[in-house]
Amino acid sequence: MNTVFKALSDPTRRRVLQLLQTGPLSAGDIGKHFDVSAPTMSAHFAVLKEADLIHAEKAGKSVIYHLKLSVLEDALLGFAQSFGIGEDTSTSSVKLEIKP
Amino acid sequence: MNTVFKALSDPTRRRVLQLLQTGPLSAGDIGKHFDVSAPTMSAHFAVLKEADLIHAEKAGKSVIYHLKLSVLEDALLGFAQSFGIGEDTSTSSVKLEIKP
DNA sequence: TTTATAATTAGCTAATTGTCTAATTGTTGT
DNA sequence: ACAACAATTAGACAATTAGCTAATTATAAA
Repeated sequence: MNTVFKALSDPTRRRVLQLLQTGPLSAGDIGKHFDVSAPTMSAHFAVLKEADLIHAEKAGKSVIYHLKLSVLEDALLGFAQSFGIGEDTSTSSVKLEIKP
Repeated sequence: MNTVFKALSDPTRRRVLQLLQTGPLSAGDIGKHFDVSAPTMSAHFAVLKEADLIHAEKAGKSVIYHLKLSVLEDALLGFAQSFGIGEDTSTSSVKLEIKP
């Protein structure tokens, strides 16, 4: 969990996650969106991987990165909920109902 | 928003926010929960203040810190929502209703 | 089998960060 | 006025970080 927040502390890494939100992308394709060298991007990917926020899939010459949304979700909502933010409605005085 | 995530990247600072969640506390009282020097704690408070996550109120010799929950909430949920996490139910096919 | 391409590793630097002790500021009580 | 206490600022240091270029690895294409 600490690694997740460490990973999220850098704006470039947050933007990488946002990019990946729309679907998997190769390291190179991600890099095109940023004005930094490939090795620098590679280091960012390593941090995101360490935090388990992304997953790498080898495809020929390329490496395709996938966002692990559930890990991000667990960290973010887990922390938020420890502050009563983003409450689970099932424990409150309101009930959820499917609209007609 | 970047300052918020920077602030959240340190475990000590996250724990300070958690402590403040139950109510305002003086710098000294917060410090008692941590095994670091007062100046170090002071530096952490400065980072949290810079991120607007806490607010300082002077009271005699002491400084009372208050959590600014709405700022934390906006940053956390704002970011989460950009990933479709923690969706606003009013825009989905479910409706909220007060229980009898 | 070379050659080209994608990505990472190695090695370096400058800047930032978390920590400390010592000194300073501000406030209260004697 | 002075001593005690709370907190911050000043200044130093080790560790980490984000960035770079050059070199390496791995795969695909000619």
